[in-house]
Amino acid sequence: MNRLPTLEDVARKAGVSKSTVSRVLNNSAKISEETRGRVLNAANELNYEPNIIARSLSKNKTFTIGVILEDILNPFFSAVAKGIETALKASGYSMILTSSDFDYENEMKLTRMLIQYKVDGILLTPVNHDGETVSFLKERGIPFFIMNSRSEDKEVSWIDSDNYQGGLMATRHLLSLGHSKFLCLRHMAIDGSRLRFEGFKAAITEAGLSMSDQIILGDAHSRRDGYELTGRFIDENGPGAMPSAVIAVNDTVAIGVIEALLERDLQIPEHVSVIGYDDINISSLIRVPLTTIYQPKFRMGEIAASQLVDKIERAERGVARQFLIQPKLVERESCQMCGVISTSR
Amino acid sequence: MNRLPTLEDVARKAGVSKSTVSRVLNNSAKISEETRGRVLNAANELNYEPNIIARSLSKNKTFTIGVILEDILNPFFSAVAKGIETALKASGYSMILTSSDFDYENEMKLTRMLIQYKVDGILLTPVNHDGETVSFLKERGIPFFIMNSRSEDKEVSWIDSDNYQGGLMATRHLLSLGHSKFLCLRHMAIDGSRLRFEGFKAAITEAGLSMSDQIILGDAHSRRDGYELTGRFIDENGPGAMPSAVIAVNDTVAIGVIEALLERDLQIPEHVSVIGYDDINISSLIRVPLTTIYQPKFRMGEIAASQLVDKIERAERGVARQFLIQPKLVERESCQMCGVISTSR
DNA sequence: TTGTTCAGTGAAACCGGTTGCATTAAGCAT
DNA sequence: ATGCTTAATGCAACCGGTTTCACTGAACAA
Repeated sequence: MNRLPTLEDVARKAGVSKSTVSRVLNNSAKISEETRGRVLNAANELNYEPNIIARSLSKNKTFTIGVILEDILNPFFSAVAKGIETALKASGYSMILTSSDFDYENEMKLTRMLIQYKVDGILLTPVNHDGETVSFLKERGIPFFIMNSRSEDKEVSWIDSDNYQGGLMATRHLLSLGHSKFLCLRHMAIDGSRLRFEGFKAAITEAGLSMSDQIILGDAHSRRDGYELTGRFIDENGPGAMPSAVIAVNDTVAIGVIEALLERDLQIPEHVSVIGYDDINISSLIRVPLTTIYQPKFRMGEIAASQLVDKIERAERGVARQFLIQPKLVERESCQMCGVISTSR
Repeated sequence: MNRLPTLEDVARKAGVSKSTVSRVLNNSAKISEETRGRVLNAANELNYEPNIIARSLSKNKTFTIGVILEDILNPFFSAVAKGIETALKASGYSMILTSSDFDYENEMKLTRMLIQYKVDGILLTPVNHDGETVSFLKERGIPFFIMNSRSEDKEVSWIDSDNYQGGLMATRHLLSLGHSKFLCLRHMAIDGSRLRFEGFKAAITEAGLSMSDQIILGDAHSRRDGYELTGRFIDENGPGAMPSAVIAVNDTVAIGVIEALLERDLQIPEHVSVIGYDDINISSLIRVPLTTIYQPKFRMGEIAASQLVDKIERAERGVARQFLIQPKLVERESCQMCGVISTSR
C-alpha cells in the first residue's frame, strides 16, 4: 500500500514550500500565476487529495456534524435525515449518523463519541426532554440543536411540532365523530409522545369524559409494539372490550394496530376507527388509508440543520431560537362516525 | 468558549508527561499503579475526552467508514443502513452516511470527499456496475465493499441478490398466472434493475412471447415515477391499452403504480396484477398487499459492513469475497389469474 | 539616491495525539 | 563493589495540514 501523496510531496514536486501549496489550494493569499500553475500541475499529476483530518486538527474545525436520531428505520426519521442531509450538503458539511434506538444510555454514549470525533455541532432527537445529554452538551459549549422535542431552557434551540395541540386535535376529531371510549397507545419515555398524551387527556376532560374509562397501553413506538399490544388486549379481553377508536402515538404504531385488528376481523373504520401521528410516506397507501396528524418531517430536518450551521458559522452562539410547528389533521379513511356500520366500500 | 482539555492539561495536572498519560489511557504499557491513579483522577476532574481527530492523524486510522447509498428515504436503503449501523457499532466504527440520489456525478464527488475524510473504508451501492468509482477506489488502494450490485473484477468484493433470477422469478410467476402482456417499469441506469430486466426478457422469450408486445417504460425508481409513468400511460392510451400485469423495478415504484391504477378505477388484482421487488417493510400492509421478491436487506448491510471491517483489520486485502443471495417470491394479494374478475373480497 | 510599500514566498510553530528511543533507579547475580 | 536486567517514565519526532511572522526584491514616491 503506497502512501497517499501529501502537501509536502506536492511542494517538492513543484519546487516550492508547503505554505505556498497550502495557499494555492485554499486561495488564501496572493500567489503569482506562474507558481500557482506549477503547484496545480504537481497536485494533479500526483492525484493529490487533501487530508481533512489534518486540516481539521489545525483549523480546529471538522465540517462534520453529528446526528443522533431515535431510529433510522422509522420513515419519520428517514425523512428528517433526508432533510438534514440536503441542508448540510448545501453548506458543505457531512454528517455522522447514529441512532439511539430510544435508549437513553445509547444516546449518552453516542454524544460522547461524537464529541470525541470533534464534530462541529450535534443535531439530536433526544429521548428525554431536558435530560442529561442536553446539559452535558451545554456545559461543554458544543453547538447543538434539538429536533422533535423541546427544552424549558431559554438558551437551548429546538424545533418541534406542537405535540400537545396535535394530541388534542386528534382526540377532538374522534370525539366529534361521536367516539367516547378510546384505546390509547402511548410512549411516556419520549417527550413528544408524552405531550400528545397530555393533549389526549385535555380533550377527554374538556369533553366531560373520564380518563378512567379510557384504556391506556404503552410503551409503544414500533409497528411490532402496536401489533402486539393491540392483539394481546383483544385476545385477553375479547373483541367486545375493544373501544370504538384507537389513538396511536405514531403512524408506525398505528400500522401495527391495524394489522392486529384486521387479523381479528375487526374492520376499519366500520368497527374501529384508528388515528395515527406523523403522516409518514406510506400512510396514505396502507390497506386502510390512515387518518393522521401531519408534521413536516423533511422541513424539520432542513431547518434544524441550517440553523445549526448558522449557529456554528455566525457564532450566534448566544442567541437561541425555537420553532414550534403547527401540526395538521389529515383525514383519510381510517376514522368514521361512531356506531355506523356499513360494509359497502 | 473555553478550550477543551487536552492530554497536555491532564499531564500537567497529574505531574507527568504526555506520553505517560497516553499510555495510561490506552493501557499500552506498564505504568505503576500510583501514577495510573493520579492520571485517571486528573483526567476525570478535567472531564477529559480524547480528540479522535488527533489520534486519527497520528495513527493514520479513523475508525470511520464511509457509506454511499442511493437514497436514504427508500425503505430498502434504510434497512440496509440499519444493518450496517448494527454491524459497525459492534466493531467500534462509526459511519459517515451520504446518498448519491442515483446520480453518478454525486457518487464520484462523495467518494472523493470520503477519501479526504480518510475513512478506513467505503461501503457503496454503486449507480454503475464497474463504473469509474470502483476503479478510482481500487487504484488508491482504499478498502471498499459493494452492496446491492456486483463487479466482473475478481478482486472486488460485493454482496448482491441474484437480480436476474429475481426478474425471471417474478415474470414466470405472472406467466404462470396466465398473463402474457406486461407493463414493465425498469431503470436501466442501475445495475440491479438492469439485471431484473434481463430476467424479465429471458422469461418472456422462454415463454415464446415477443418482447415487442411488451410495454417498457423507464427510468423509474421512486414512488412518484411509478405513479406518473403509469398514470400518463393510461391517460394517453386509454385503460383498454393497459396490460393485465405490471412488473415494477422495486416496491416503491410498485406502490406508485398501485396509486395510479386505483385512482383510475382499475382494481388490483382484478383488473391488473402488480408485482414489486425488495419486499420493503410496508409492502405487506399497503392497500393491496404486494406480491414481491424478497431480499434480506438488513442482513445485506450487516454482512457488507462486517466484511469490510474484516478487510480493514485483518489486512486480508488481497482476498476478495463475493456473496450472491437468492431472492424469494413472496405471494400476497396484488397478483391473480389473468382474466378472472371477481369483485368479492 | 533613499525610504516606503507591497507582492510573493519560506521557515517554523502549532493543532493534540502516538511511539521509538533514551534515561533513571531499583533489583539482583556474581 | 560491579555489571546487567528490567520496570517506569520522559523527550522529541512525527502524522499532514494551517498560519504567523519575517524576509526578499521590485516598484514607486520624495
